[in-house]
Amino acid sequence: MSEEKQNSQQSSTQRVYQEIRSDILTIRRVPGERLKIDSIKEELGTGASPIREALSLLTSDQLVDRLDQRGFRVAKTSRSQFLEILELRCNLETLALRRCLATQCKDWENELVLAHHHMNRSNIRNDGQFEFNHKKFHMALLSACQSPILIRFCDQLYDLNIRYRHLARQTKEYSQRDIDAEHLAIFNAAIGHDADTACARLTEHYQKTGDFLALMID
Amino acid sequence: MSEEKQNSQQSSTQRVYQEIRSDILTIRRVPGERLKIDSIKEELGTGASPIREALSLLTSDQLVDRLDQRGFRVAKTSRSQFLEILELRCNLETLALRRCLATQCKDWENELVLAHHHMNRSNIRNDGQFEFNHKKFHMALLSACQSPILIRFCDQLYDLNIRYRHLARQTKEYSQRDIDAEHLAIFNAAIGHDADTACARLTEHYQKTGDFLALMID
DNA sequence: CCTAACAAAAAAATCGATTTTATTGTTGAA
DNA sequence: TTCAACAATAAAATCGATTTTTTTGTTAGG
Repeated sequence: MSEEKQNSQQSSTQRVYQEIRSDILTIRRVPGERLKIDSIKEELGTGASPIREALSLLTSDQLVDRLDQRGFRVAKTSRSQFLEILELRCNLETLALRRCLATQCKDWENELVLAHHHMNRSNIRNDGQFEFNHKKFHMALLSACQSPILIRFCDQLYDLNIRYRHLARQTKEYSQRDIDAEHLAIFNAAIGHDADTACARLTEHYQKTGDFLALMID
Repeated sequence: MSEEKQNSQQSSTQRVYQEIRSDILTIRRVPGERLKIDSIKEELGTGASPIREALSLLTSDQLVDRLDQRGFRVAKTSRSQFLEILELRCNLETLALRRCLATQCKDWENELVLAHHHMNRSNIRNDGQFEFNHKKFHMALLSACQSPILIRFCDQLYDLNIRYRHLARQTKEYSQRDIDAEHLAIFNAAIGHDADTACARLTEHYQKTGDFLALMID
C-alpha cells in the first residue's frame, strides 16, 4: 500500500541509482566495465538524463568512475584497495563504537538488541534478508556515535567491501566459519559496556574475514 | 595555450560543478539556499542537464542536499557539524600523518618542503594563492599515507570546513593569530620524523582554530 | 610492413520542449 | 474565521533530438 505509493513517487533517477548500485555491489556489473548510456537506456527503459544523474551519484559512492567526455565505468577493485578498506573500517568503526559506549544511551542498546536478533533470525530461517540485517547490525553498533559524517564514511566503506565478498564467493565456496559466534562476542561486549573488548572483537572479526577473503582475491 | 585547450575541452558539467562548488565554499550561496535549475540556467548560460549532473556530484561532497522531487539546496551548516568536522579531522589526519612518517619516503619530504615554501611565499607576497597553497600544504602532510580513500575523506572534510571559516570571517575580523608558527611547528616535527610531536601540533593547530571559530558560529 | 591522414561510426554531452509533481492562491462551505 | 477542495502557477523531472567528441576503420604514402 504505502509501498506502491512510494514506488510511483520515487523518481526515475532513484530507481536507476538503486538498480545499478545493486548490480555493482553484487558484481553483476564487473569492475572496470563500461557503463554505456544507450545500453542502460534500453535495459532500464528510461531516458539519458536520469541515468547520467544516477551515475554521477554513484561516483560519489566511489562505485563508479567518471572519465570526462569518455563516459562512466564501474570502479576497479584491487587487492590493495581491499586491504585499505579493511584497515580503515577497523579504525573508523572502533572510533565510532567507543563513542557509542561512552554515551551510555539506552535507545542504542535496544536498537542493538533488536538488530542482533533480526540478524540471527534471518540466518536461522534463511529468509534472504541476512545481508540486509547483517549490515543493519554492524551499523547499529555505530549508530549512537553522534557523528553523521563518520557514520556515512563507515556506511560507504561497508558497501565498498561488499563487492570483495562477492568476488571471493565467485572464486570458491564461501564458508560460514563461525561468524555467529564472532558477532555474539562483539554484541556481548558492547552490551556489557566493555569498550576495549568490543573493539578488539570487532577488529578481529574484520581481520579474520579479511584474511579469509584476501586468499581469494587477485 | 594548454589552458585554453583544456578550457574548451572541459565539459559543461565540470565547469558548472566548479562554479557552484566555489560559490558554496565561499558562502556566496548560503547554507539552506534553494538551487533552482532555471535560475542557474540563466546565470551560467547552460542547459538543465549539466546543472543537474553537477548538483548530483555536489551531493556526494555533502555540500548539496537533494530532496527527491523537490530539487536541490545548499547543505545547511551547524555548530554541531562544525565540531564534528573538527574532531574527525584530528582523528583521520593524525592517522594519515603517522603512516606518512612510518613509510620514510623521500619524495614525501620533498613535496612537503615545497608545499610549505609555496604557502609561506603566498602569505608574504599576498598573491591571492594562500587559500590554495594552504590546502596543498595540509594535504601534502597526508599524501604519502598510501590510502587514497583516507585522503579522499580528509580532502572532503577540509572542504566542508572551509565554509565555517568563511562564515566566521563574515561575523568578525578574522585574525591571523600565529598560524605561520603553528604550521612551522608541524612542518619541523614532520621533517624531523617525530610522529607524536607532529600529530600533537597538528591537532593543536586545528583545535586552536576551532576554538576561535566556534566563538563566532551560531 | 608500418604509419599518418582522413572518413565513418559510435558514444557522450548537451539542448529545447514536454510531462509530471509540488507549491501557491483562490473560492466556497461549515 | 477556518478549513477543504480545487485551479493556477512554478518548478522539477524526464524525454527525444541535436551537437560534440571520441573511437574505430580504411586508405594512401613512405
